[in-house]
Amino acid sequence: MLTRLFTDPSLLPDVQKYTGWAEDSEGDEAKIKDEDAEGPDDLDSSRTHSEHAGDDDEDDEGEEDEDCEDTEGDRPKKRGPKKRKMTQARIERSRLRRIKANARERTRMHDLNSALDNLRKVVPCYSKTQKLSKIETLRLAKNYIWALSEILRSGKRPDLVSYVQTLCKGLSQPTTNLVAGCLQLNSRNFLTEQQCQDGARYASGSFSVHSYPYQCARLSSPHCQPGSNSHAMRTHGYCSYDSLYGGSPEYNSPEYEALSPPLCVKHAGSTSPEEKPYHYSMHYTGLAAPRAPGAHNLVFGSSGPRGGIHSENVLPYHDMHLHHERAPVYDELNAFFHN
DNA sequence: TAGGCCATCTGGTCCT
DNA sequence: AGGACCAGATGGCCTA
Repeated sequence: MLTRLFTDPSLLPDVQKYTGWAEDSEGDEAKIKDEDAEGPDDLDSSRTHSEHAGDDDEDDEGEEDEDCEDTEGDRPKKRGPKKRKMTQARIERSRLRRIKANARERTRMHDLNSALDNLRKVVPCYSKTQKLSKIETLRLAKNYIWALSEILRSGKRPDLVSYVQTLCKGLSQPTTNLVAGCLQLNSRNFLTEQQCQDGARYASGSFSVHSYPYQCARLSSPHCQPGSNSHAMRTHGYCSYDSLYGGSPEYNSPEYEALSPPLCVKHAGSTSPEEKPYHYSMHYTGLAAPRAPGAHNLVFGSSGPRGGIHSENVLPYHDMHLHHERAPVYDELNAFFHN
């Protein structure tokens, strides 16, 4: 039966996925298996990698591929390159290639994930226990680049709420809350920023930017229902945001995606009060730099003229912190909000 | 239980 | 031939 599986490739895929045959541990194969065993999915890997290996015969290694061409029987000869018969030796080599390719693919994905982890550490929000998903990390990174580029382009102190809104653009509610928590924004500050007259209605609420029309459309959160707090907030002062970023675009709309961050890097040495010497581009060269001591408590607007964060309102994201690998960036951004 | 997220396997394509 | 890259498929885990 096993020999039939060897000679019938059409049966292999199912066999590969649903059998748990024991595998002999000889030569390179054993070496590759050892590599596979390092991963967290050892069982799964060993299961899928151990197909059709039970009765391998090393004698087949010496068998030439073309030796069996005459054994096709009475079928008419076909033109074109001969399809080489899958001898057991070739099957074995192919399988080893596949195993090696799988290992490479795993390594590649691990590298990719490592890069994503590094990216997570650079974006404005990080949680040890609540890691941003891949897609959210990329979205936040994009928003972050956009926000910084906008700051560099305008050379002006950015509006705090606009900054946060830009960061949270298109993010899910949990990620939005995470980012808001990392920035230690609360509803009181948010409302202060918006000069909302009926702020008492939101005094106890957690930060939410779901009042944005485009996010309401995406998420249909209860906060976004007509008459809800967010609806009221939506009616209070999002004009500056809209004018700055071109209305209230659907995040995934072609118009929004077509926008590119304004690449306008200001150079050090400007003497204009509006054009402070920025060094953002340099700060990104040291992603692995040691953390700056004391940077944990860096807070946007915590003591600024806009009311600041009240200690009792600090969100309980104990496991989160702003990242210090690029603390200088935060220092300068922080300076924006404290000038 | 459905949906989101993820890791892994797999076959195809392109390049060296 | 072999490696890198990609996208689809699949199954596991977790959460609302």
